[in-house]
Amino acid sequence: MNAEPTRRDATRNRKRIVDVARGLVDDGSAVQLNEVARLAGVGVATVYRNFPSVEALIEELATPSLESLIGHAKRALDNEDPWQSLADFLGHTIEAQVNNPALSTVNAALVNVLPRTVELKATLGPLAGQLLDRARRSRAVRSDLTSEDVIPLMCGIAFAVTAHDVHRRADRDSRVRTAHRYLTMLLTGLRA
Amino acid sequence: MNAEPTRRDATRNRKRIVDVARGLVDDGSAVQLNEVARLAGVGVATVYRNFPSVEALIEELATPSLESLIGHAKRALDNEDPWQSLADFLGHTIEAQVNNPALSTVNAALVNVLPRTVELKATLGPLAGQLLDRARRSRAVRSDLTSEDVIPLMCGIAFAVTAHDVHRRADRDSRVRTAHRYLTMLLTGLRA
Amino acid sequence: MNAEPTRRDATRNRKRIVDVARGLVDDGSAVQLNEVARLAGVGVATVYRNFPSVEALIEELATPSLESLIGHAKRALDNEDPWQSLADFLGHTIEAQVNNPALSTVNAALVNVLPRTVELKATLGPLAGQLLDRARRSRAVRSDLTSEDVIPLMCGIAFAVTAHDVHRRADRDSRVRTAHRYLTMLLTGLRA
Amino acid sequence: MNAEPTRRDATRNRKRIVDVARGLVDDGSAVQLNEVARLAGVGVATVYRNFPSVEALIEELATPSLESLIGHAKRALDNEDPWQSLADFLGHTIEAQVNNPALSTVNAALVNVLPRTVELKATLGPLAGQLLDRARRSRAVRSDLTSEDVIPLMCGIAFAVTAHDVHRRADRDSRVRTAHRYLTMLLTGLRA
DNA sequence: CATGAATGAGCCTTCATTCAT
DNA sequence: AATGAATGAAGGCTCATTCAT
Repeated sequence: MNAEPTRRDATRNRKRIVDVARGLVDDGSAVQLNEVARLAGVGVATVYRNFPSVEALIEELATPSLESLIGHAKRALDNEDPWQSLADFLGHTIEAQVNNPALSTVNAALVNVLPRTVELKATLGPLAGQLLDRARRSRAVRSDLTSEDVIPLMCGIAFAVTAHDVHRRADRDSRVRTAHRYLTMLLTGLRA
Repeated sequence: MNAEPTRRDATRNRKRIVDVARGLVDDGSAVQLNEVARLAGVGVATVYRNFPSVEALIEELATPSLESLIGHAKRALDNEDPWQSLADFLGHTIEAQVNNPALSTVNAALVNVLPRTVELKATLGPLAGQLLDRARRSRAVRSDLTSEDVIPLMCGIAFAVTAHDVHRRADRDSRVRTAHRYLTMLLTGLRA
Repeated sequence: MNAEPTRRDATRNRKRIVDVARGLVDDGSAVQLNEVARLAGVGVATVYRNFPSVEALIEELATPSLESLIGHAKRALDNEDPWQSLADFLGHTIEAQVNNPALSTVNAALVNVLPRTVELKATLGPLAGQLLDRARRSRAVRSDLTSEDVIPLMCGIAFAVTAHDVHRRADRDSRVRTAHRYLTMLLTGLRA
Repeated sequence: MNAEPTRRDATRNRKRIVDVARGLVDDGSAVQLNEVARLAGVGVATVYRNFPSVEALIEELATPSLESLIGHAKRALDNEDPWQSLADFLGHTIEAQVNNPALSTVNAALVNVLPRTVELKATLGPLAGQLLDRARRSRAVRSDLTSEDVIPLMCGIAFAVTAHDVHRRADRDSRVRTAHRYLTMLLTGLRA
């Protein structure tokens, strides 16, 4: 009658694995499945059963951020101001990347291994496209900005804040502030 | 007893090594010193004598770009228009990165192994700082842009153009064009 | 309180496991207990409870063939023609091996793990010996053929038909025909 | 001027590797490249550079036997007696397999990884075919024996002598004698 | 200065078997 | 009796770097 018998251990192990992996990603360390297993206090095979590859694990880490961004995009579309809604969404976009390096990795990846990731990216892209189209139709943004530019540009800002010496020394909050500052500059330039 | 018996060969070998490495970096392939040696038709130890590590070789590849950028910065300082000279220099900056992926790597590296690289970066930074200061003093750029932001932002644009699927499909010329387009957007935002 | 609550399920599970294993052996695939469990739709532990090791499962697959061969041997001893009865039995012997690869494996194994297998092999060997002895006493076969040669020779023929490229391309029926052809050749040589 | 500078160590290492592997194959042990390296007292990578895979190493072990068999086949074709020359060659064939288990492995393999092995097998097959054809044309052997049967049959005899308990207990010389006895029986049956 | 063989740490992955529920 | 998650030993392979000639 019990739908999930032993699942308690399993769930806890999976969570531990994900937590350990997140810690490594946040520190900028390499994610090695053997090492993850060791730090999580589980056997290697347990990691492998849950995540058949490093990529799968990274995508798992990115999933909540992608889901959250989709939520933001939908809410942004409810906002009637074409410019402000786009700007807000882009703000969430870079913030998510700075807070979760796995998201940047997944964004830049040519292929994704989890169906869930593919699905989420396939959902988010068009939503971002709609936000941009609406802004462009209302002549709020420059006309030479296409929907293919949005994600790369946001990743570029995240990269500027994440990958450079000057900023790596800073704490996360300060990086988020820098990211918003950079975004503000870019947004000024993006206005029509 | 001859102090330099085959200096000519040595020079040619070094050149071959660098050329092979550049080819690999341009293709986005990993630079492995054994592989470089094989492709260059020299022994591994020859590679190691010239470049004690992969990083050293990458820095060697970046050197001409850094030198060239320093030249551009100096000439820009000769130009009396504070805004235009800055814009020109930044244009060269991203163009150099798109044309030479090794430059992006070296820019993002926390430490550099070749004294020459350290020296070049230590020269270029202040020059860029001077260009920015001059523009700021003349109120041509927004006041919240600091000299520490310039390099990261340029790297961010290069990253947007380099690391994303959409653009990876494109050829180099088209990537350079995209980079200039992105830079134009950002520059508009950077103006006071 | 019920001594055998779901004996029916247990029997069905065991059968499924054996069927799946036979399928794998027939295809020349490796028999891995985890994989067997998955394909059979049961848990690994269920497989392990029924068959403590891969070898035990393989021997289980061979059991019907061994039993059948014992039946053939006994019937052959009822046949009064010493030569024909031997020839018939050997025909069944190779046919069984070609039809059931597990039998070859068990034949070649140095040790057997199931008591049943040990018992069956201990029964079959002497029966084959009796058939040979009778033929030898009647001078139907050459005198330098001993009872220790019979099983290996049959396995050799099965191997020739089973393990070689040329024949692996063929279907099972055609392999059986080849096996009989090879046996005929050997039998001709075995005649006194 | 020196064509092979350090080659002495290299040659010795390669020989050690091959010797160790032969020992393992002769004992019926698995050939694992790590283990081979350990036993040979060399680094793993040295084994891998010489032999990219276990199969390559096994084929190397089989090479001398294949070369020797080709020599025997050619000499057999010089012998004018169609039957005796065939019988002699087949004798060498099973002797080679009993003395060198790697040969059996290579014979049974569907694909070969060393070009040399492919070449040798492609040479030996037709030579054996010629010997058989000549014997068949002179009506020395039964007409239903085709050239595709010869190699499998010899492998079958080798298998009978090699893979069975009874014979595994015996020393090599005694196994060779058994193999010749089995071959004699089969040859009697193969005569027209 | 040049060669390329040698090294071995270290990561990746599988699979037979055990164990908690 | 059944399930399937967990384990970890073990083997496969790569690659940065050193060393003998």
